[in-house]
Amino acid sequence: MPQEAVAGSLANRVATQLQDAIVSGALDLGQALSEDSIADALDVSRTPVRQALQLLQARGLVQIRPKAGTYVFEPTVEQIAELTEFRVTLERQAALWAFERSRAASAKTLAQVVETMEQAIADRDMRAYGRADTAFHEVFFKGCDNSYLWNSYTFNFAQVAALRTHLAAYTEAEPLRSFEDHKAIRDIFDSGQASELEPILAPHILRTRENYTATLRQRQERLSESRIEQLRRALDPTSFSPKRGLESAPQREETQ
Amino acid sequence: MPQEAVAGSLANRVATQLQDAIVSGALDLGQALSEDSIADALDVSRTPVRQALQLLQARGLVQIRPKAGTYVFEPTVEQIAELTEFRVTLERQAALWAFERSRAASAKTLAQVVETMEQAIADRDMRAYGRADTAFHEVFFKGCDNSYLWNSYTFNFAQVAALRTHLAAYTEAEPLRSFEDHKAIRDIFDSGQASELEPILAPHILRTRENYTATLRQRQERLSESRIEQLRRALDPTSFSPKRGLESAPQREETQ
DNA sequence: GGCACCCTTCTTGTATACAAGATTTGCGTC
DNA sequence: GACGCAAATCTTGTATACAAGAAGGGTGCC
Repeated sequence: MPQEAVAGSLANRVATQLQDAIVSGALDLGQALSEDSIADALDVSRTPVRQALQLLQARGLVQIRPKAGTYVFEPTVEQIAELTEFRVTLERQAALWAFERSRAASAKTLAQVVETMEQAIADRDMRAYGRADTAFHEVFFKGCDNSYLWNSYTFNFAQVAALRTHLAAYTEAEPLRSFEDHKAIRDIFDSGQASELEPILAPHILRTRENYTATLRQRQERLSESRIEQLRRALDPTSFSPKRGLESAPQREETQ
Repeated sequence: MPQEAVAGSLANRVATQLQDAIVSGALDLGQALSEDSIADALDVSRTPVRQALQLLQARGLVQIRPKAGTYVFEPTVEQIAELTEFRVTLERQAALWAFERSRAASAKTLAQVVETMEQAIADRDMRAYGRADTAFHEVFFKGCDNSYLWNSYTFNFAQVAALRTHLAAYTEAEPLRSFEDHKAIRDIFDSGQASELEPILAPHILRTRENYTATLRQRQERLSESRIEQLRRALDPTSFSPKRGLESAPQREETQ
């Protein structure tokens, strides 16, 4: 993995490490983070940790409750819907501008990324496909030549990346469907018209919403069931039955 | 002005005060800010000041140069162009959603704001008109029912508000032209169609860009001229003539 | 047994002291 | 007089100590 040379101040390094941990899934959604523990774990003082956490709060990755605690963000179904909607707005515009302003360069990069995806699918390496997916959509924001749009992207879409890791439950068919979209977009950049972008891009993004929402619902059910189980066990140990409601539920071991 | 009760932590209060000072024009664009001076002036320690400055940096209102200093932002012509472009993208979407989702409430508020504007014009109170202008555009973001769009608005448009104060040079005709747009938009919300919004809103916003850019260019000329004057005075005192090139040029005294 | 209250503990908020880098100013030299 | 170098000063970066509020657990009362 990257972890490359790490840039600048301690605070930035801490922020990067924390963001990586959240995006990669090493830290669970909703998990409590204490400034002290992080400072100890990373062998720095609380000052840069606080700075980092404030930055991550601005990016929507953590929530700071004054005097109470700091927690990894935990999206609701509504938030996911709003984020996706917002993403469509920004990305549609970015793609359009990239098409108008950096078409040749963007087309070239998109083609390369699509090849990477092809390889990832052949290898059945879903992690590599996810990385390529991120790279694909980044092309628009890099090529659109508007720093505010780019900032908005990096700011809000750390959440998107985290959701992908935590909530993406690719079905067998899903990556192929998504891959078709990617190829279509590549072709439009190669030899199509700008007006063809929207009818592909918008549904492409909105489809991820269903995916995340479904997973989140499952996750919430699982959590509440597990809470019920715990309660039952605690309150009425004699009648406790070991039968589990969800057999296929991946057993999430406690975060490392 | 507000200054109302001020919320929460010292850091937030400091951030609010600083943002107000920048937006209102009390602090000049590009002016140097030292954490120490601010802390002394506001009678707090450097810690909350640092926090506040970092927040303001995220909002694009100040620029922190590591170990060197912190400065009020100073936009370039390109930045203004990008910001305006970005604003069109966001505001067009916000207006559309507000129209679809909160049409009645939005229409009512817009009508009220337009009345306020009418009064402001009658009173020739440009400051009141500016406030109403801000309120007018806020209606879209409040009514669009998407918290990410709203966040993006509050985050990026502190700059817009600051630009309005520092760079808006309303000509005689400009506010009337702008007012016509506002009335037209009000009417569309009252009894029009969504598709009519864009042809009015986009040019309406883009027009501000020309205004700001022109003022900025003048300002830059003025500054560089004044620098030349200063140099001339310093380097060649014998031939220095007290005649000033620009009589109304604000003499930049050193930071408070 | 259930409930309210208090106290303990843990969390973040703020102040201060020190460290390290960037900038500027002044001096010395050419 | 102009240029280069070095020291002094000013800036932010980091560490630590203390304060204040929130949350949870335990105890006493009803």
